[in-house]
Amino acid sequence: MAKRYSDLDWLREQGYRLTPQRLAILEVLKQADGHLSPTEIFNQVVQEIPGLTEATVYRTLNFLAEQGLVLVAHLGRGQLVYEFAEHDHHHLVCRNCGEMQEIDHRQLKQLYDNFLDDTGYQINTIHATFFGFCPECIANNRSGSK
Amino acid sequence: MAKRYSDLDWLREQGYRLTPQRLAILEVLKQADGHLSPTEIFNQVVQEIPGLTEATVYRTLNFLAEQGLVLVAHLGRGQLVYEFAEHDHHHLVCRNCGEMQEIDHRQLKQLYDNFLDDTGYQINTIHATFFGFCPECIANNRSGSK
DNA sequence: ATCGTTATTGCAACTAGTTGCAATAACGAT
DNA sequence: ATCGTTATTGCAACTAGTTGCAATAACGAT
Ligand SMILES: [Mn+2]
Ligand SMILES: [Mn+2]
Ligand SMILES: [Zn+2]
Ligand SMILES: [Zn+2]
Repeated sequence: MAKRYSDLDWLREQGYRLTPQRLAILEVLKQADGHLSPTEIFNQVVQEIPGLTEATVYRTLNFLAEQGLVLVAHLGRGQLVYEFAEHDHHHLVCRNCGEMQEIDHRQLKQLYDNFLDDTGYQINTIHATFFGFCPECIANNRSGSK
Repeated sequence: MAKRYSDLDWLREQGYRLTPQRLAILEVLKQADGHLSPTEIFNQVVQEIPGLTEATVYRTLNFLAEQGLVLVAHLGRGQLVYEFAEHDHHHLVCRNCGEMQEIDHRQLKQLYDNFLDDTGYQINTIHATFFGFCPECIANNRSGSK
């Protein structure tokens, strides 16, 4: 998480290159409020970098995710979504209405500790998605028709 | 989980149809030991049902997963994998070597209860994947070169 | 056993994401 | 400021998965 000075300088020191494509994609994610799909990101960034291709967007997002600068998720929509990595969190998603609730990573601390004790696996998934039903849909279902 | 008599009769009562395609795909998963990709499933089932298409395999797997008869997972390989739903479990996967450890669903009971208390979300994800490092890779890393 | 309704299939075209390869361009060293 | 090395890009072809539509075939009712 906490990295020396700038993440960008750190990347360069690793031998990675700070290309305009990478910087622009990261910038879009930094500005965005929520999760963005590769297509949404492409559509924004291609304005600034006309030659940009989707392949580069996909590759860059994979790269940034590996480096821990962005978080990925399957939220049950068709596409993956990406988000600038600020605070560690996970999501609860309603299978019925798609409503989403964020939960702090610390809620999983105990579980991950148990995993380590029980199996020796050091788990570090920082942006998981759990599916189920939101309070509203549960309430509607109890009274409602179906 | 526990459904009256046969899952198959139950499906039929819901108005779903027991097509040879569905039965064969489910049978392959029932026989299989572990997780299978749609391609692996297709290659097996197309032997019995020559006209079978990939589209039907994908649709059938989605259907069986929705009905709770099979479990899906993103295990970090390229493709999704499917498995006949016997017992509720989750997976720990090593980011380094791909080694996998199964954990019982009951380990997440407490977490899901907390989700319900804190947010009202009734989570029922039964086959999640958590990524991290396996004991071997942790050991090798501590002593090893990199 | 036959028939009508309609869920499901195959087909074909599509969206989503990956990959090998040659050309480009970061960036450290001069 | 110029140059060499090599990480990264764009391109094009590919794999993975989805979807609308007309034809088919499950299956309940007769
Ligand atoms: Mn998020
Ligand atoms: Mn499994
Ligand atoms: Zn809901
Ligand atoms: Zn490992």
